[in-house]
Amino acid sequence: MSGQIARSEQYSYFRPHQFLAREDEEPAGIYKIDEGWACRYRLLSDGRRQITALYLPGDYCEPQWALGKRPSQPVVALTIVRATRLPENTAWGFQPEAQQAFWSKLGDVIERQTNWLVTLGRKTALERVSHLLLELFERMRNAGLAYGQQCAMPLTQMEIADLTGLTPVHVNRTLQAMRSRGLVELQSKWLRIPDLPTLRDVASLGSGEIVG
Amino acid sequence: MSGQIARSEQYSYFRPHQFLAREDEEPAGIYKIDEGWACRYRLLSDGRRQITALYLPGDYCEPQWALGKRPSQPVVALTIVRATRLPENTAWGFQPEAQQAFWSKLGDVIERQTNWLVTLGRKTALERVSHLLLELFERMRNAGLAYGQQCAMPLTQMEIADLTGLTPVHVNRTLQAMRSRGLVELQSKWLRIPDLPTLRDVASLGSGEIVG
DNA sequence: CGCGGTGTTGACGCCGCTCAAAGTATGTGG
DNA sequence: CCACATACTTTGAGCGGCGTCAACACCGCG
Repeated sequence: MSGQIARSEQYSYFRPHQFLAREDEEPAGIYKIDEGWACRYRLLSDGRRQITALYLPGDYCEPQWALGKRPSQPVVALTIVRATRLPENTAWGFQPEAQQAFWSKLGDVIERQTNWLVTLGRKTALERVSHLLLELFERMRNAGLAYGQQCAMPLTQMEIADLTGLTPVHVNRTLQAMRSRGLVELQSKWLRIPDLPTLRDVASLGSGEIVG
Repeated sequence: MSGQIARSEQYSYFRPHQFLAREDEEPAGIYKIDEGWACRYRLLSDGRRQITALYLPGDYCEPQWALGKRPSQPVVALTIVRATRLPENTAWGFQPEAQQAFWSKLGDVIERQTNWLVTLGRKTALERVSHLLLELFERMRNAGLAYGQQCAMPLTQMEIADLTGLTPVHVNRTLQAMRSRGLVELQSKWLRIPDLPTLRDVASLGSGEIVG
């Protein structure tokens, strides 16, 4: 369950449920996700789980380790993941444009987290799920992984529940309501959003506040 | 309502409800809070409000502006605030120990936000309010502003509600339950916590996960 | 073919919300 | 120092969105 399944000259591979980082352990390094999805989460003693970050292709996992912090939450692969370990000095090192991009992405992470505070604190189930699917699509699109109005969506309903702070049962009912209203098409791990502006509206998101 | 009420050679002053930053506007600069409390929030179109960050004495407002982002949410004073504007180069400038402290505080902000994602997504009213009061006390203590087991607590119940994602009415009832169980004493803007470990337990917080 | 993980459906219960009103500080001006 | 306004806190009654529990269906995979 620990240690990568393979490591070529440049790539690290992880399979679903395998850890990229464990709580309070020194991380092997900062990864750049090349393929696949991963997440960070916290488990409460009675089994409640909240996913606190999602890593998609192109994301760094995790930029804040460059600030000298250790991971306080585990990071685990949701699908098969291919990742590249960054050289130690990428954050503080010599190439200005790489640094710039790196810190800018850290800013995006902070802003996304802030948006999720609003959603988890104040929004209904319908708004939460809408926010999530919208964010997934826009991040995938910005990573060049959307095809027209659709993109891959490997999450199970239970994982959606742990992201949105709902139960799997209620996620199921909410998705059905969304499908029957034509807000999304979601089947066999593919997501299609017929009308982005309408979905933004349903999610109670302003015009620009998803950071992809 | 805008512009500081006074600015001496070194200090900026703000009164309650006055903005330290407005949405999408270039901030006047990064402040270090010397005295008083401020917060960042988002308002939804139907009036729901979620407070997404709290700034206490010693905090920077806001470190992520150094990453090249503009404020995407307003920052407003909750009490009278005295603050110092940082020189432009504090983050990227020459004194290594100041830089170190600055980036370390940014890491703390990210971690606190992550902890709040768990609380807002998965915890009960009792756990939420406990988490908040515990965090306030520990941050005030780390700032040298706690006296024994007590510290100042200027928040109204409505502000507590907007921090915890509850309604003011339910915050009131939750506080009464906590008082009657002896978990906290809270009156006339002062907070006393008789037993920190017990309160941590009630808040479903592990041993170390509040970043003060 | 069988099995574990996932998705779906129904009945029912509860935590926290809504609405409404009364009580209590805090402060301001006369 | 009092009169009054305004904000905040407290209390009650009723309701509803989402959780809980349980069963069943589906599907990919060994």
